[in-house]
Amino acid sequence: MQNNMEFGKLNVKEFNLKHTFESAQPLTFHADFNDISNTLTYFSKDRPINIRFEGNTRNGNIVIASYDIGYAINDVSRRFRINDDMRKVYKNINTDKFMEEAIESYRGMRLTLNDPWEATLVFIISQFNNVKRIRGITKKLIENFGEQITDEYGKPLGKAFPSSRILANASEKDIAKCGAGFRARYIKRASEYCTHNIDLSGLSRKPYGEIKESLMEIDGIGGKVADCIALMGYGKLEAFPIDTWVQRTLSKVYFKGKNTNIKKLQEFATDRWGKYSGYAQQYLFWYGRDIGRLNGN
DNA sequence: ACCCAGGCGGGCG
DNA sequence: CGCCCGCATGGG
Repeated sequence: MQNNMEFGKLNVKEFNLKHTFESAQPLTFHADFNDISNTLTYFSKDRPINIRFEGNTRNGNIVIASYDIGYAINDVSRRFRINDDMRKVYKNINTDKFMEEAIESYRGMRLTLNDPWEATLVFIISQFNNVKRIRGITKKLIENFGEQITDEYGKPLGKAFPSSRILANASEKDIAKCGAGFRARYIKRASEYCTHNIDLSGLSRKPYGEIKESLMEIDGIGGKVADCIALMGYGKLEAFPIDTWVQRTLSKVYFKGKNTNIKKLQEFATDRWGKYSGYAQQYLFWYGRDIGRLNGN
């Protein structure tokens, strides 16, 4: 181990590390969270970053430990969207009683900004799947295909998220062995496409609509997954991914229980939450899921 | 045993 | 177009 561990601190309002970690966003599928010490560890490139939250949700500090504190503060700030003014966000998405309850239940949950490729892989895995299995498959892919990260003495620290190039060279069969099932083919093809035919990083300068359109060229990525990647891989807050839970919840809460099609719901969300739609979706998804499960559907 | 999960592509009418 | 179906796998 290096012996020059450095510490830094970021003051944050409306931040809850546990809610954010448990919200099944790409980073949280390969970070480690200790519930008791409220500590989260993840790798940025090959650098381990450790963060701990102290204080309360309304006002607290993220304490960061790293061997390169300048880099780490910048990284944490970016990934956890520390500069989002959550009071302003809440004011804009708190449009009714349901949203008020959703915000109250998950206050401090942040959207995260993830590497576009990580978001792409994770959300391809997410289709027709559940959160627990998505986490498991992602971890197995990292374990089986991620490059070993070591410290300066060669001591292994963990595995990196597998690059598209590595997965493009892997066999569909070996990918399937990670539990990916029928998605193995999508993963293989997307890995090839993202290595040779599209520049995911270059897309970040484009507007939301173009990003979504480009992503949908990839086999296995439709409208919902593209919206997830636009939101959590590119930070396009106007994206509003509609999955089964969101569709059910919106139908129930805003359309008198009448099952409403995606296109109509998409318009409804954009009209209601506009450039904060992504945050609205995040709270609506989790709270709607809780309520739905309580009612047994 | 049965049902469903942060959908998508393909085929059919 | 819109609708409907199958899809791997594992947990509840």
